[in-house]
Amino acid sequence: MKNSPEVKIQNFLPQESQSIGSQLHRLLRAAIIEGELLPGQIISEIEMSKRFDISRQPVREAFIKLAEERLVEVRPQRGTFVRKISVKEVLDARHLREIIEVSIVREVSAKHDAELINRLRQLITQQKETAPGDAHAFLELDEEMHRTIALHAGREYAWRVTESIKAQMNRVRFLSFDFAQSKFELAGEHAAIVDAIEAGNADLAAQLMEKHLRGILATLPRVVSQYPDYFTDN
Amino acid sequence: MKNSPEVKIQNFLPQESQSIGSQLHRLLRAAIIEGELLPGQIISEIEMSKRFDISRQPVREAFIKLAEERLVEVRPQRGTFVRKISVKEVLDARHLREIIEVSIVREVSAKHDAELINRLRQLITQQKETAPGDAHAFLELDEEMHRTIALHAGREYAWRVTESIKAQMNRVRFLSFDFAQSKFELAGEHAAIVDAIEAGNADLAAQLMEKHLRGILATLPRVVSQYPDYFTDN
DNA sequence: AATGCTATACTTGTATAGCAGAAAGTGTAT
DNA sequence: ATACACTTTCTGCTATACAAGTATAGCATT
Repeated sequence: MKNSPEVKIQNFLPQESQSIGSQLHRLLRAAIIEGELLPGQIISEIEMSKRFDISRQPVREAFIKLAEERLVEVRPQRGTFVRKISVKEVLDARHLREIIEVSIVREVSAKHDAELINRLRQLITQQKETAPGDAHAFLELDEEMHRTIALHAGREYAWRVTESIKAQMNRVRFLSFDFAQSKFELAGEHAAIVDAIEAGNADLAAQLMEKHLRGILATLPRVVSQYPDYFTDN
Repeated sequence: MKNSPEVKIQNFLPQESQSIGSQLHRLLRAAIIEGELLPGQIISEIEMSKRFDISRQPVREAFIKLAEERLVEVRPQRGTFVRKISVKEVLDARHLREIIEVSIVREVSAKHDAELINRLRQLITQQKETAPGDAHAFLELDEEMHRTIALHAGREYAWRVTESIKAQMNRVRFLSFDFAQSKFELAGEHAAIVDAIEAGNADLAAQLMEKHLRGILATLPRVVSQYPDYFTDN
C-alpha cells in the first residue's frame, strides 16, 4: 500500500468481491461468445458444479443470468442448452445497435475533446498491435473503444444495451474469424470514425459508424451456410 | 379437439409453466413499479420466503432477476434493497427510449396497415374507459400500445429494451399520479400519433412521439421535490 | 414393421438444514 | 462518552433429498 490513499479511495468501488456465481457467469459468457461452448450444446447444472467443484446453487444463478442475456435456454426437466444463434435476432439487434451508436457518435462529434481523441487513437494503436489470431485481445480493445465513446457521451444506459447486442454479434464474428482476418480493416474503420469525430463532422462520423456496423451483414450469410446447425431462423 | 390439428401444431409453444421463482419475480416487479414496495426499503430473502411460504432459493432467483433490471440492489452481507430511483438513470434511459421509439414510429408510418390502426384505436378506447384511478389497468394498456407498434415494425429486440426502460419511467409516473390525472391527455397523445401513422406522415408521427415521451421531463422535478428520499443523483 | 409399454436415468425446480463471513445493532465496562 | 465484546441479521454457499417432467433404450404386442 505505497500509493497515495486518496487515489485509491476515489477509484474504489465496493468491488463486489465477485461471488462464485458471478465469476462463473463471466466465464461461461466468454466461453459461449468465443465458441468454446457450441450452439446447441447441453450444459447441465450438475456437470458444471462437478467441473468447477462448486454446488448447484451458484451454477443455477449463472445460468439464470445467461438466460436473461439469451445466451442459454433453460428448458425445465430437459436441460440447459447453449442457444443457437438466431439470424433474425442478430439482424434485429444489429439494427438497434446502429441506431444507438450512430446517435452517440453524432453527440460526441459535437464535443471536441482532445483527450478523448488521444485515448481513442491509443486504443486503435493497441488494436493493431494485438498478436495475430488473438481474437480475444482484439475483442476487448474493440469493446473498450465503443464503451469509451458511449460513456463520453454520458450514455451509460445505451452502453449497457449495446454491450448485450455486441455479445450476440460477436458470436457470429468469432465463427467467421473476422477478428483475425480483418484486424487492420476494422482498426482502419475505427481510425476514420475518430478522424471524423475530431473534425466535428457529425454527418461523416455517423455515416462511417453505420458502415462499420454493417460489416456483419456481409459476413453473416457466409457463416450461416458454413455452420448451418449453429443457427436458427434462416 | 374439434379444431384442425394443423393450426394447433403451428401455434404450439411449450408454455413454460411458470416456476415459483418467475412468478415471484413478476409479482415483486409490479410491486416495486407501482410503489407498493418503497424505494430504499429492505426486503430480505428470509422475509419473503416466510411471507409466501416458499424456500429461499426461488426468492434468491427472483432477486437476481430484479437486480439485473436494476429494480433492487443486492448488497452482500447487508441485505437486499428496493433501489432508489436514479434521476440520472431515468433521464439517460428516457433519452434512449426516445431514440428507439421515434425510429420505430417512423418505420411503422411507412407501412399503411389498416388492421394495425384499428387495433391501436381499439386500445385507445379501452384506455379512456379504464376506471378512474385504476393506474394498473391504464399502464397495461399503455404497455400493450407501445408493444403493438414495436412488434408490428418487427423490432422485438428494441421492444425488450423499451420494456425495461419503461419500468424505470413508470416508477416516476406512479409516484406522480400521472396516470390518473392525465389519462385522457395521454390517450389523446396516443390518438394523435396513430392519426399521423395512418396518414403516413412519418415526420409528424416522430415529432408527436418525441413530445409524448418528453412528458416525464416536466413531471420528474416535481416528484423529486415531493419525495426527495425516494431518489438519488439530484 | 410399427406401435405401445416399461424400466431407467437424467434434468430442473424446490425444500430443508446448516455454516462462513461480513455488517450492523446492543449492551457493558471503562 | 468511548471502547469493546456479544448478538443478531444478512447474503453466499454447501449438502442432501425429493418431486415431476423428459428422453431413451429395450421388450412385448399387434
